[in-house]
Amino acid sequence: MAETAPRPTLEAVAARAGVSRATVSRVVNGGDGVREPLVERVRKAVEELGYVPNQAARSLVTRRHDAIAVVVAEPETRVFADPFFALQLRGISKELTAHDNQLVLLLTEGRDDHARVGRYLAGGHVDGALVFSLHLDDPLPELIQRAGVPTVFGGRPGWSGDRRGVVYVDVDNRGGARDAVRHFVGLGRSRIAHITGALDQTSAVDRLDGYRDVMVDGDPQLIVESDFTPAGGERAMRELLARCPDLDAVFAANDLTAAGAMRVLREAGRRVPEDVAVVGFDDMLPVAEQTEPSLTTIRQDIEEMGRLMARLLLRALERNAADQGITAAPSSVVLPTTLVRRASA
Amino acid sequence: MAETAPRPTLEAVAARAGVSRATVSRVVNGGDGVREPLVERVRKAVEELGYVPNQAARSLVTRRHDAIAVVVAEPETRVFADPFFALQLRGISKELTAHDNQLVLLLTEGRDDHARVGRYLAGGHVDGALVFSLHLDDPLPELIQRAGVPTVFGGRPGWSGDRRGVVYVDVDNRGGARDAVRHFVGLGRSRIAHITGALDQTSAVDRLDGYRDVMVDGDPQLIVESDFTPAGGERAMRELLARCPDLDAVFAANDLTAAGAMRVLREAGRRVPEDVAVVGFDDMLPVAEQTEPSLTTIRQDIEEMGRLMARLLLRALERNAADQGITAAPSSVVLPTTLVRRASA
DNA sequence: ACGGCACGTGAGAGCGCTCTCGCGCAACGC
DNA sequence: GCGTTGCGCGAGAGCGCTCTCACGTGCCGT
Repeated sequence: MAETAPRPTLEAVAARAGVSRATVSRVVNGGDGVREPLVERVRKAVEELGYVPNQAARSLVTRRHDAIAVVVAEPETRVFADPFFALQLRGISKELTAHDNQLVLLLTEGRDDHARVGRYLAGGHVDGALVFSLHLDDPLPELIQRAGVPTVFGGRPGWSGDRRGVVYVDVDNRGGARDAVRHFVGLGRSRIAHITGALDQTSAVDRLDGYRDVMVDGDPQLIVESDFTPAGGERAMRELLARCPDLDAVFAANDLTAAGAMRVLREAGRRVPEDVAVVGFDDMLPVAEQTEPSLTTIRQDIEEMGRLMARLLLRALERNAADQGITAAPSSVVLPTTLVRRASA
Repeated sequence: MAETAPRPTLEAVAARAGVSRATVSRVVNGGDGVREPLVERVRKAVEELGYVPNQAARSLVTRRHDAIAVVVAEPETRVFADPFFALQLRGISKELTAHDNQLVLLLTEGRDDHARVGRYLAGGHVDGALVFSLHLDDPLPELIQRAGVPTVFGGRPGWSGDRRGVVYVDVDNRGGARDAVRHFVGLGRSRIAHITGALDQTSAVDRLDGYRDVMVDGDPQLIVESDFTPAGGERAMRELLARCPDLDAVFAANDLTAAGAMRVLREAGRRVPEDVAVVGFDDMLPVAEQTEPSLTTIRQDIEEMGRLMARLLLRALERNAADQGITAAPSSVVLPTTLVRRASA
């Protein structure tokens, strides 16, 4: 914890290299328009003094921070329980790092935190924001829109407000769900049940919609609402077995739910996949590979989602910088899913 | 993405309130030494203009950033696969937020990233760092020490360098391991095996040491090296069964490994816990509660660990600010573990 | 050979804030 | 009553950087 090593300034480097501050600045920022011998001298001086630019001073004049905020709503327990969160962050981090941007992490819990985040973003500490806010009633998107900070959302925001200029990255929940159900159909199953996720999240709604796309005129008894948790999956499965003992397939809204459901099926003496086939969603490895039998599921590339979010945001920022440029404003992206076939269906 | 809302400056607020910049600054920073009516007037002006201080300008003069870096080494797959990571971040975030500090997340992978992180920290962008670096050969701690940034480590750094002033927060891996093994002894087991974690991490080494503390003069055949993964657990368990078919208990270095081991035990026709008792480590809920039977394990309070790290760091920073103050330098903390009894032992 | 042009470099202003300093005023002691 | 303290406030410097602008040099055209 050695303190007070007085960091060298531009001035110091300039003196040592025998040039002006301006020239050092030019070299440090790419060296365009400075002749080679000078560049060399300045580089040497920078090296010798161990000069590192003072970011605060630079930001003060450029009004850029090379930092973006990642906002994660804590009630988003799903995000927290899963490796999701880590993977998305990893994708984001990689992309940001590649463009010399810093990642400022903002975790929220509760309403007052929303205000805090709003203030922070409005405070112009960061150049943009990546926001995970999958709840239908979340006030965050609106707060952020008001803050006027370029933003990309993770997951389609279920949000009734002004949609213009809202950019998000999502996975094809609906298409993935259709694939799952069609897979059952291909296996010759007909009494296909669905255990939904928490329906205040767009992902759960979309997956349900996908299920319905295939099961047109399906038996509504085959749909049970749940909450993305294993315990919820157990409860839902019990109810399903009571309501529709003849079911022969279950599409669970995520892998955790599927794991819970499979446990109940086993207890009830139903064999998986012989009696009842099961498909999950997410391909959350520690879960999907550990279940007995291993879980057939819909994979989404979480890390890529993070990376893409970052990329879109950075592009938007560039565009802003380039004076409302010629480039098109980035628009939302929906990533594809793939069915990963294992033992459960 | 409305841009160019010209943010009001201190000057503007001062003008509106009819006072000097200095006074506004005082009010904004706590209002000490300013008389009530003026405070009121300034507050009102701030409110009306929606003034938010420019952090860059402030940092430029105060040399503080109210930001701390959290450095997570990516090879730390363990950290990434687990909910660990999220929980620790949550604890850190809570504590930092409570003290108006920002969290800058730095994820690394590979050597060049180390250099990048070193540069970033040395660049004085943040006031301090929280570093997760559990590998024995990790160059990061030394880099950081050189950067002269106040740092608290997560997990005892296995590091051969200068130990002075190194502060870390760890859980009592050794004590927890002892508890696990003693629990077996209490159950009347005597052929107690241990599947280690990746022994390049101090946590794995400590857990092994704890096991040995109780199994003095134990059969070395009962110890198999592994790597914290489920697959590794399976492999290790198979080897153990081959080497010591008479074993009656297994202490696995973490829950994932335990889950893998239990699967192999089941395949081998050994009943858990009747024939072989199993204890894990971590109490990673999604795993420990999902195994069949549910897993007895050693719980550590991960979130608290994060919170504590942040608290220690903030205290160190305060101390620094208070001119090498009277307060004692914070020292490392080792958090206790508790045995959570479920069905597997 | 001289004017013009472009390019490389330096001088200097200023980003928005904090903080020291000094001034003025009220309250105190003698 | 005057000198003295102390507190509240304003003036102004300066944090380290970028960026505009003006200047000097070398090179071209004619």
